[in-house]
Amino acid sequence: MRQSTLFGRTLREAPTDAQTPGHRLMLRAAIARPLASGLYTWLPLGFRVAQKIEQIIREEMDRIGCQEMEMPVLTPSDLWKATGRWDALEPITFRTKDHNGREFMVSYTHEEAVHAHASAEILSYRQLPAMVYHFQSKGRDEARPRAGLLRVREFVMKDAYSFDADQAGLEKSYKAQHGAYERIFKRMGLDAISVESDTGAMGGDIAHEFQVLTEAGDDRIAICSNCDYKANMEKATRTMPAAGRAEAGPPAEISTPGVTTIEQLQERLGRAANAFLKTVLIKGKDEIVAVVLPGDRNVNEAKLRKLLDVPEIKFASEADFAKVGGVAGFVGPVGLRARILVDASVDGRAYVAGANKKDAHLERVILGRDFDGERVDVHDVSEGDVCPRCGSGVLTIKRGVEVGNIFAYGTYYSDKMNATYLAADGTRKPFVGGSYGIGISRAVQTIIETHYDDRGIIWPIAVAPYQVHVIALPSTDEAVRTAADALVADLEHAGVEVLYDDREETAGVKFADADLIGIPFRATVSKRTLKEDQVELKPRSASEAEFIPRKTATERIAGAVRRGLA
RNA sequence: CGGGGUGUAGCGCAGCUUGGUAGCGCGUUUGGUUCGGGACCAAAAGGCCGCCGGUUCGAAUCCGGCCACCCCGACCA
Repeated sequence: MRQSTLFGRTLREAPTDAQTPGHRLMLRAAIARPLASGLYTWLPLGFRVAQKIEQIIREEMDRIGCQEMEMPVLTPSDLWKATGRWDALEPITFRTKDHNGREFMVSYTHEEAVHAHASAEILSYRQLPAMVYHFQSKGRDEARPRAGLLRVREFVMKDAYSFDADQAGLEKSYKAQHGAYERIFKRMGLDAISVESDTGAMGGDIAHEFQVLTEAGDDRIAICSNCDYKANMEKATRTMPAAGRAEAGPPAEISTPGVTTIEQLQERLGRAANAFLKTVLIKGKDEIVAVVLPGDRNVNEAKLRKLLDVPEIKFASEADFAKVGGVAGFVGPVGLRARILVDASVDGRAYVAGANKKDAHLERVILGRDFDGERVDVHDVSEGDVCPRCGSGVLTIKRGVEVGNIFAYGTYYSDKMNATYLAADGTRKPFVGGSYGIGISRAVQTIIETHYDDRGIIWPIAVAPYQVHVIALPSTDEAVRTAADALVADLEHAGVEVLYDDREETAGVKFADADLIGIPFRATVSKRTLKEDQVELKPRSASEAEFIPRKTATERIAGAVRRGLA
């Protein structure tokens, strides 16, 4: 490819609204361009990267017997109505109607469609297990697209679906996908860790996310310093410290005029945050729920949402406060007329809690004696908490990008859609399923977020837009041009992918662009190297170049590329 | 959807407080000199100052409304 004809130019400066390193480099190196908020166009360089990533995924899916197919972007509303997701997904999906008024969704995902196909194609247990996948655009009307390609509103996902006869079969398929994912991310140069995750809107029981740790990510991952425990904050738990029982007199009211926050209480009473109880009033399904937790802990909304089975956490209103006998700023669990959830972090000590009375708190409030409730785990873990698995390591919390996730949802969809097969015993049974997704554009930018230096991108060779960047210096020199043209032709003949900088630019501009675009090998042909009958070869990741004889240059470079890919 | 911010030439920005008819750097075009780390000289093109309305003799600037984009929060690949 001649760079003089390449569609898409590099940018010397990135727009200021590009915040993360990967977002800035993605724009500067002409990988993709925004068309509207959360909608991006691949430029030729980026499109090549995306295609290489797809090919890696394709090979690994095929390897585990997953078959490629393709379902449409637009899917009819009745499929979604069968599972209840037509309404559930309303706020975050794009919809349209045809000329007859029939409704369609720009698919958010394809569980419904693939189950419809499975029940039509798979009649007998003899046809199970089955796994299929496709690369298809997804539409998600995210409230907040973010950081370039990391969170967009339309993107191509590889989504795979497994169908098994029973739970044991599902576990086998799930394991095969998990293994494929490990190989896929490794091959594209991503150090992705598998973490336990919440099952969220997809339903089901077992789920893993593949997370790449980087500051650009917006997920938070708790990681044990000792064992292999890794979990999304939405799900992470901890080992509670041993709790002593408090021996104390009955609760006593203390006057705390205008003191409504934990910080103010700490200041006023000179005690640590965990000496207080925080009571948060939440709107449940048909009730008011009080969540009680120590002053130093925050409510984990994902855990609470799941527990209450509500789509979002809404705080109680003034009227709700009155109904349960709470006073804003002075709410406490003692005497409250609400469903009370006591977080596992609350132990047997004597706490200071709100008195449900203006300007007053209660001292010496003890769980089990003065109040009680359902014991639940709805708090965020913190740095330094003890690992729930090994009980000895401590948790650290890191930011991550979710590049893939896998769900074993079982019969969640097949039950609702009546998607069944005929079992060996002659009865109809629902498919036991799982789904497995990877976002292509997010993977591209995550690779950039984790492979760059102060000059630009450093592509892993397996996903690089081209393998070798040939630079002619200057390209106006007849001899240089002839030699560079010949090198490019030879390399391409040897199967090497070459970007050829034949532009009439200065050396500085060409080298700066080469570093920015980040192709793994740079081969320079110049008047100077020609004088010695050499070619300069420099890996993008190296600081020093080497000079190789022109005669063997093609062989040497092609060899280096092959070794890099191996 | 809540909070914050920004819209001026292709990109990055100044001008706005205190109204007087738009400027800088980079890029682009032409000619010339250069040619191994974002060259130099000269000339030139390029703007509905986000949109609509108001105030005013006069609005990029003041006022109102709308739109777009970005950041933080809640959700996902």
